[in-house]
Amino acid sequence: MSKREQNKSDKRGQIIKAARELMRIRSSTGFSMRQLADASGVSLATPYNLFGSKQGIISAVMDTDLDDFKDRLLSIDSNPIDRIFNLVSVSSQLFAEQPNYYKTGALALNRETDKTLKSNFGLPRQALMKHLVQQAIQHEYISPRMNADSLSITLSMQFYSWIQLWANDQITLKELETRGHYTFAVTLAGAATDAAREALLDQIIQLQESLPESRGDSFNFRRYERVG
Amino acid sequence: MSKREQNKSDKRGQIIKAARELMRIRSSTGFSMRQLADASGVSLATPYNLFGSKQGIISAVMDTDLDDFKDRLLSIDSNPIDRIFNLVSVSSQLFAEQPNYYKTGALALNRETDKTLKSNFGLPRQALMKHLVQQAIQHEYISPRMNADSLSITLSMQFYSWIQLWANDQITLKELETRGHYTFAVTLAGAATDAAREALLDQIIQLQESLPESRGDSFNFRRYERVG
DNA sequence: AAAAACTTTATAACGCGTTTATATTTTGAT
DNA sequence: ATCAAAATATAAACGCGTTATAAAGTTTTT
Repeated sequence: MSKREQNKSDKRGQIIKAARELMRIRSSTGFSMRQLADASGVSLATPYNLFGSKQGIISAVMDTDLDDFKDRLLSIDSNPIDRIFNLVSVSSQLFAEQPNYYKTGALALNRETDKTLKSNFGLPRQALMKHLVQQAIQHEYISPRMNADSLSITLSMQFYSWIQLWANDQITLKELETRGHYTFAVTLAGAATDAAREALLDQIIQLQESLPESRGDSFNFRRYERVG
Repeated sequence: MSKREQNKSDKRGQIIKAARELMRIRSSTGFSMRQLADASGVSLATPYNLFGSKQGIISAVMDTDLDDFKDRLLSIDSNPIDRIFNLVSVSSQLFAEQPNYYKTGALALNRETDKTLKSNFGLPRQALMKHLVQQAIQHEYISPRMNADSLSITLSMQFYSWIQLWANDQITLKELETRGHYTFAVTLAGAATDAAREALLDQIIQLQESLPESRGDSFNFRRYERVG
């Protein structure tokens, strides 16, 4: 590694470290690029040279956590279906430990405008989900007629959307967990083999009891005033 | 209505009209508040007085479309399950007619920080979904053990997350439609009565064939370089 | 008609993410 | 060691949503 690359790599490390610290400490508003530049002892433009964008930095920070996540998830010895549910539980656990950190991360990724970045972040996670789904198919919890790819993408998106709501302070962490379990249970019940379906249906009934009723008015056909 | 309220209402109408026009015309980047102030012949501060924020304006614009949507959806005479699928089809149709308009709207709502605004936008739509689910339960397509509220919220969120992806140019409109149908089909198959489940499973098989395989590498346990 | 209450306007400013033009440092060849 | 070329860091600037301020305008009350 040339001296130039070495410096680059060092600086990248500095910035990631500072960014992680800021994400942990700062409130839900996150950190600004100027704060990050100060904290990592670098000029404002340097992070852009090294990561392209703020989202790039946050992606890089969160990528370093993926292994922790896998370790926690896969260390729990359980059947493939439970593992999928554990994906929700383990995430909630991590979110509880460092809420600001993950909220900042989730919000930044939500505003993702660069497609490649979003893919780089989402891809390994979705690959993990696909792996779990494939195992569930192999063990005959999920019908072999189901396409593992389509199903895992749908499951990932479902959980992701609840995470976004949590990061926006629209639901509590507890509700994130319940909604995540619920949406997985219904979807998996749709894809399940007849044998596995029964248990999932029971789980749905149980979960929906602990979910709050939405406060919205019931549907009506009242016409709204049209403007413009 | 007092003259003061009348003026206020008139001005609100001006701004909404101008905003709608800007959302239609402008590229995917949307419009700026300064452009809107110019286009509606009003100072920069006025929209903030009348709507509170840019998101408030966009919410107001899109609220005027809800009736159109309901009309289109409910004019199609079909069974409750098909109506839920039509919710996707009709939305796609509208999106195709005015893509920039809906992309701008979806992106703005995604960045929603004010909780009440998001609720005001999402609530009537979710109420519509709940209505459809209740009908499906009544007609014994969905199991009576299912809670209409929990199920409709999950369905709404699922579709919403695909819309976000489309608005971010990450999937095409065609893929939005297929993914929307697919995720609805799996979820409904999970909640369905035994009688209705068969047809939904067939539909899933059909849909997943027209979905592209994700380009991601398959899952592996390779450790990523840890930084910081 | 005068006074009070309220709105809109114009302008400037704030902090934000990001970009650009410029200065500085590092590199490899002489 | 020297020097041109390439890479990198820097300060200044851009446009954004939003807020503040004070003047001007309009509606309501007296």
